[in-house]
Amino acid sequence: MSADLTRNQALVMKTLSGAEAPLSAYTILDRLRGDGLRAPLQVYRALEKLTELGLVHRLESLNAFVACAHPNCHEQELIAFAICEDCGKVEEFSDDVVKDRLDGWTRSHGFRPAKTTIEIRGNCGGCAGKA
Amino acid sequence: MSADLTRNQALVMKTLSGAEAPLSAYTILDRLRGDGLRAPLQVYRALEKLTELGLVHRLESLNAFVACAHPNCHEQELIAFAICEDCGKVEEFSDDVVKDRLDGWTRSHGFRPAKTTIEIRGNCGGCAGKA
DNA sequence: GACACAAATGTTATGATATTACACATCCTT
DNA sequence: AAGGATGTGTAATATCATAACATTTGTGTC
Ligand SMILES: [Zn+2]
Ligand SMILES: [Zn+2]
Ligand SMILES: [Zn+2]
Ligand SMILES: [Zn+2]
Repeated sequence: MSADLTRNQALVMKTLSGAEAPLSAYTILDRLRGDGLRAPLQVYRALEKLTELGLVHRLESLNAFVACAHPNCHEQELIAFAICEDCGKVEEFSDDVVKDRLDGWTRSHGFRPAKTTIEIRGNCGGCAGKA
Repeated sequence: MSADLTRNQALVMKTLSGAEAPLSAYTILDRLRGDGLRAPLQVYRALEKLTELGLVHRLESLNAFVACAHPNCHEQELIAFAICEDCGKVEEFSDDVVKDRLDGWTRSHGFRPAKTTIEIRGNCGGCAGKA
């Protein structure tokens, strides 16, 4: 189960869970120096494992990481992210129609998909109003 | 028009157009040292302009750049990329249904989208067969 | 417990990607 | 010619990520 994380994994997970916005690996490292972490690799290794477990997602367009918003987000399904460039808030959603359309394209083109990234950058409702 | 590129912009554009796979900014720089380019910024500035013009796309999941496959790819439309992790080939396509679904989500959530990234990593038909 | 194996850790160094700051040149409009 | 917008050259620095190696910890088997 996801309960038996190692010390470093748990530290990184706690940091991401408590964050209001995506964090870079180095930001995580800085927040964990007080807990004894010293090298980027300690964070990257934990992130790799947490991502495998589906507890953390990497945002490619940000080079940053975010805790999964769902209780048990299965890796299988296609996840889309809406990322606010002002406040950093990330919303995570999935859409079967989008998944079907992309699956249709890959199937008809003989493309074998491994991982799909959908990231919408912009402004969330709160921040768009303020503009 | 797109014809009056500056020297550096034209050099970068030519390099990307002739490439078989996406190139990183530093790879472009290395290929253009013979033409007098010396600093990363010369490449990044050209890439920024070319991206604005819609002649080049940035692949977020690769931190790399690719020449637009379409004659006149308007920035407006939503573009998806299928990227082969073996041979590097990139196919560019768009899908109105996907666009509508994502637009629907953002509209209903008050999210104002600025830029959307869709990247499918995997293996192209040619490479998937060889596996 | 002793052993063997897999997984995780600690540490140093290095590689790869991207931007800031500043001085100068070029082009275009008035 | 003056002014502004855009592009250029250069050095320095910031940010993101991995390689290599030695060591430790957890886990299952005997
Ligand atoms: Zn999730
Ligand atoms: Zn916001
Ligand atoms: Zn295009
Ligand atoms: Zn291929």
